[in-house]
Amino acid sequence: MSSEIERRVENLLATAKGTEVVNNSSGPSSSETKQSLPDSASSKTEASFDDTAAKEKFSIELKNLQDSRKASPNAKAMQSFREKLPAYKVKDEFLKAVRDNQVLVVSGETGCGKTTQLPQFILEEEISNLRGAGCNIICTQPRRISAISVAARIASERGENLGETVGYQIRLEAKRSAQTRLLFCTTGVLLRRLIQEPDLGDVSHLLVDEIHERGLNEDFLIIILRDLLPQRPNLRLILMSATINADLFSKYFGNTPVIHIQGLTFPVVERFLEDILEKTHYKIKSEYDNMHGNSRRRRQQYSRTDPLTEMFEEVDIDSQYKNYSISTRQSLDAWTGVQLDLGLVEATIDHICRNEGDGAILVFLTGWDEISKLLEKIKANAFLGNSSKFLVLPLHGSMPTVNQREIFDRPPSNMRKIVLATNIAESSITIDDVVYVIDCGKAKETSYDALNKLACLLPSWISKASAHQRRGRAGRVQPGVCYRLYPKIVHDAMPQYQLPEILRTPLQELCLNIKSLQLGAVAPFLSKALQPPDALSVQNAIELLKTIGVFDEREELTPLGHHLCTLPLDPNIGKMLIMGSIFQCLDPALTIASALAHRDPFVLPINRKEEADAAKRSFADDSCSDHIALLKAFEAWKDAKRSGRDRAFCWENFLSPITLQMMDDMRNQFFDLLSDIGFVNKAKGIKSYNKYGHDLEMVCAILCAGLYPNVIQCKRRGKRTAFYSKDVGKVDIHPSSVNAGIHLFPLPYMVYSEKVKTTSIYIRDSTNISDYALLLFGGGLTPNKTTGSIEMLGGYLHFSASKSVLQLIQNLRAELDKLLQRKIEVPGLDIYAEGKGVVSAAIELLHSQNVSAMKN
DNA sequence: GAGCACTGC
Repeated sequence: MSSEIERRVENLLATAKGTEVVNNSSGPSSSETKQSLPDSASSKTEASFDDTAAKEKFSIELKNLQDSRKASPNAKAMQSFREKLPAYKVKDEFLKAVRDNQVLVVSGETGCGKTTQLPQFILEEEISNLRGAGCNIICTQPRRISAISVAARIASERGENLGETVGYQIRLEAKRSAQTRLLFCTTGVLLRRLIQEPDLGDVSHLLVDEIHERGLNEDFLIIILRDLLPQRPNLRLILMSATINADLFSKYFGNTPVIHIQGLTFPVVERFLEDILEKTHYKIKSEYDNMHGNSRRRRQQYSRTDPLTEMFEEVDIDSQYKNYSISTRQSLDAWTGVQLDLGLVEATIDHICRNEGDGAILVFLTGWDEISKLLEKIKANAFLGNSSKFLVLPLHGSMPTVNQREIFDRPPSNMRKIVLATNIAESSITIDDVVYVIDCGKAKETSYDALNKLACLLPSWISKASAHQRRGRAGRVQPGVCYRLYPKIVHDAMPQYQLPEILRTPLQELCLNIKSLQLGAVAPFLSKALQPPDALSVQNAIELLKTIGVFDEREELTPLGHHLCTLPLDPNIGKMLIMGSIFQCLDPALTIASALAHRDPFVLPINRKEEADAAKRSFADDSCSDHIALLKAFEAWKDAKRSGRDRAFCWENFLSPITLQMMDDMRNQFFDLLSDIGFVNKAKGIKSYNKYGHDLEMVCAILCAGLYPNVIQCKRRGKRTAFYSKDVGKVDIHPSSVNAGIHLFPLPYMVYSEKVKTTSIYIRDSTNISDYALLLFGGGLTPNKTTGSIEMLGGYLHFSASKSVLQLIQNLRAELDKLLQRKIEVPGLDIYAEGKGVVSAAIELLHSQNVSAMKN
């Protein structure tokens, strides 16, 4: 720090103390804090019927309406279609079970009609019995699209418009009315609703669909519901699952009855690797023949951790496969399961195209790289590369093609569609005309290493349940064939189910939600889960929440924690938003928070990835920040949108218009919520909280405030920079980051929002920040008496400077913290009026960052 | 020196 800046900061701080410290003693009491919190953000749309007569009248109206619609010719056709569904056969049994039991588990395979028919049976029954006005049926779905499409389907089966008696509600979008008696919503929406309405007092029937997927929200909801049922004897709960693990849920609810419904899909023949090798005569080469580079490293990595592959290594090929040809046995001997043999995939596609009937082929692969490489291989293939005969389409969540119609459309009659997809095609995207599925048997799967506090994303064998689901994708329109590129004995040894998400993911947001729903202490609550998470994972989450000031020492919510409960965000990102609103960087904070919370708007095109990289880098300019790149891209999109050329803009800059629009909507939602908790005044608009929105040093400081303790050190190693984190040591910048390939950085630290272990431990998105940003907006400062330096992050980071500078920084930080604490307790406080000197001093210091270049 | 499963408030 130059002495000039030191003097100016000191002066500013002195003026601040004059006004601030004196006022501080008259701060608000904690009871005032509570009052400033909002009690409700959501509107209540159901009509309430206090008047019994009005209620009866409405029930009669509903019945008359239902009866008259049933009489129409269109409805009769619908009815005969519905009667063909397997669910129809259990209608009476189901309705009786709903009457007689508070909880019921229904299992049914794809196509049995459970999702569309069961909620509808209840609705019809209630309306017919003149209980229409009093019933309020909710059916949760794990995904937004299914909530909308199922609601639309049922409305059309009932011959009414969507939003009348049947509606839906997903984040930022709803079609419902006072008349709505059956509402489809995402599980997340219901969990939010539970904050306002902990006993779901208005709900008569709750159906929770797709519970076999074992998503985090669904597992969480089920714990709450099991505790809630005794208090709500009139509430009926129906859990809907795919056949296989229904008993698990029945046991969880005290051996509640289970109803099974037959599936209704076409038969799908299964062929395993050994049969495929016999048919294609494809020869698998031993990995040792073509190993170079890091494939040996990969092989070692996998074979040590993968029991399935190891199991197959032990198999005596000649006796196990004695009826197969020598060529097949040699291939099976060479096969390891460590890495997918793309030549084998190609040979299988080739075989189908030459020998099998019409129909689309769906290939399940693990990721971008495999899709891209296979696409190239097919293009180069003399037979399959004929683009007038074969329409080959990549399908990956981050590819710009993900929403293109040609994936769903039937190709011209002389063409065969071949879709190369990830797991996205397993449940999120359904391609109806698929007749052939090729299953590589693996998927990238997140796991959480609690010891190293590390999220991992590694390819692993799928479960039998998943394999079954993939196979089912081939039988939607006619009988199909599923080609499994692994031996049958590997399939038989696959785990029955995937680990539930609650065991595979960091838990901080869940822990915050537990407190916000007032469900008691975190660890005892989570121990009631169907499969409780590891104690260390819970401990890590609680410690993080303490570090960022959301939980106090007793694991209760701090005032900041209370505010964060109203924001549907990961606690770190929520904190960033609040800090952005406090420090007049609201616009960038809203944009960055919405991108981090939702998804990256940058798409990864298959052919033009260098151009895509360059586009992202140009948005980042020289900021050394992926977050700034996001921000600039969003702002440029808004400009393009104003001049009506947003479509071209997205295409030219490799951005997803759908993601950007969602971000824009989320920004508005966050702004409204910040207004509800008093940090901003909605009427004044975002721009009135954006004085420093274009000050990139301030924006980076806000990022630091939100993302801490996600900090890494940049250490100069000769002509390059190496990066170190507290928990796992050396890490790498992800190659997709704008900071990848930069050798030297102007500032000594990076903050990041995601650290994931894939082929290495990668920091996916990063922003280069100064030591001042960390000192003022990072974690608590601890002076080290022996070295005379200041420490942070449990002594991992230390800062040294002259005694007077360190003292000055500590004083400034102490004042800043006091001011912030008051602001968080009284969100309406004008910190620029009350703490002018402190804030100005902090800004001054942040702007002096270029004085201290990287010194490590 | 070389990579990016998928949902959701």
